[in-house]
Amino acid sequence: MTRLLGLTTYLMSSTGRTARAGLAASVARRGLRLWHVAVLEALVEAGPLAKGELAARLDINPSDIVKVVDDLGGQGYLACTRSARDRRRINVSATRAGRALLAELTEELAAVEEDVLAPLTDGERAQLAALLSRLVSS
Amino acid sequence: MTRLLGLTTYLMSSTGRTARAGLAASVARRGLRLWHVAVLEALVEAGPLAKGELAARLDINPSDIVKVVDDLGGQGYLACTRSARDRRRINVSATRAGRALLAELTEELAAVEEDVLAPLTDGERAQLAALLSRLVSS
DNA sequence: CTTATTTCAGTTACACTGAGATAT
DNA sequence: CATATCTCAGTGGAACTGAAATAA
Repeated sequence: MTRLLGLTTYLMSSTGRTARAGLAASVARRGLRLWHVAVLEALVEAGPLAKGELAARLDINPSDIVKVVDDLGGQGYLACTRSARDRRRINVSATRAGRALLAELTEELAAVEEDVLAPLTDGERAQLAALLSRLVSS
Repeated sequence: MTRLLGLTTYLMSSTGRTARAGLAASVARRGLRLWHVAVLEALVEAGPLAKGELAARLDINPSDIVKVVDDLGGQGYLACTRSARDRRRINVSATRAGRALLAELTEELAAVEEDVLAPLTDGERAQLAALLSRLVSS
């Protein structure tokens, strides 16, 4: 794997891409993509959210959230209801089946994480997570 | 930016994507993509290479190297010559203009790197690079 | 009338596949 | 003949754009 001028940013891009590929391959076995997992998690963690709120929170294009929610809703993993107070808004919430699915996905993705981070000790993994976190807040 | 189940791998993916977007936006101002930079650098560092060798070294699809080399060649940044010993092979080398372009790109991309890694001290940047490097060798 | 939310059709950039052309 | 290198057309998934429909 090339470093591109020795840039750490490029190294971040390469390793990030590899990591994402592993995560995506794992959920693809269930016919899902990472956005499905992100949506499920956001709903389980933050409670019911409108589609627009979901899009903003996940930094996904609002026009792309539609199909992700449709997919999960069609399989009974989440439920949609129009807001009574503002009928433009569609509140989305995870069902019991959705929470169960997320629990299974969590285990499977943790296995991928273990695989990708295998060369690092627990302390080093914590260091890495801490350093990368610092780059996000900006 | 969401963490997706607290996974460091997802954090790697997100920050890596942001970093790549910054680098790509920088070279896009010149009408280039990151592959153009990677090819230029590989040729300047490793001397003339056949297209197939370029593809293998950069881990890019052989069928995609064609346009990248065409683009740079058409602007005089590199030169192609058929190998005399094996006329299937096309040796590609950077021109003087190509080396000059790479020098300019290097400065511009270093500025992006500085921007992305701004929250970290020099020591922390070195730590980050070292940790990520450990994940590549596998 | 303007704005917000959701929805859909279309576009773009990107990586990959498969087949063909040329040479060994 | 089989194999290697390069080339090009086409495919598929992902992110974005723009405009319409509905509601405030």
